[in-house]
Amino acid sequence: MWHTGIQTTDGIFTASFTAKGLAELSFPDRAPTLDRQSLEGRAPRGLPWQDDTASALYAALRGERPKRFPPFDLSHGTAFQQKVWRAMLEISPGSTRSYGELAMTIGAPGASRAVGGACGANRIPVLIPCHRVLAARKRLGGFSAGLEWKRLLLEREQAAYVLEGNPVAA
DNA sequence: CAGGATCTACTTG
DNA sequence: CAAGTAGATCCTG
Repeated sequence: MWHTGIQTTDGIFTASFTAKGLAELSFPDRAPTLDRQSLEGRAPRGLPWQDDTASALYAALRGERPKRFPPFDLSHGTAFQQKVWRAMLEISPGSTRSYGELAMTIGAPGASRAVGGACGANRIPVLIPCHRVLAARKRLGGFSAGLEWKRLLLEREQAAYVLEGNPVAA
């Protein structure tokens, strides 16, 4: 694993790469969690991936769709989790799905709760937009890094959601 | 086998 | 309508 800091207006994120690509993106003031031997790899040729990661992050934090992503290393996830993560990449900025809807999308109706688990296991937040997955009736649901971040990201891209029973007009 | 970033139906006031 | 509960579900470690 190879780590590098990315300075943004929201603080310093940490990107963690393996030889296959970006494996983890950590919010400011949060330490990377993936230090598994299974992910140890040779030093990747960092610069292009680092630049792609940084500019994708900048765009995403402004609520825009990144033009270009670095390759992702999702090998730490189960097959089910990877399915969920890939499905999340299809959700456009500003729009949202519910855990239940996402379960439908990946052909596992009824697995809404398991989808929630997969969201929590997402190591590349912001770029893999787990914040666009809400509970039923557009309620906010949860977020591992703290609901403040989920709200901030949703507002940056002007997505509608419901907070404590009140619709939030973005 | 217990426990989640869920969901729906149902019950009460 | 609001609030609370009981089950149903299904992936994970």
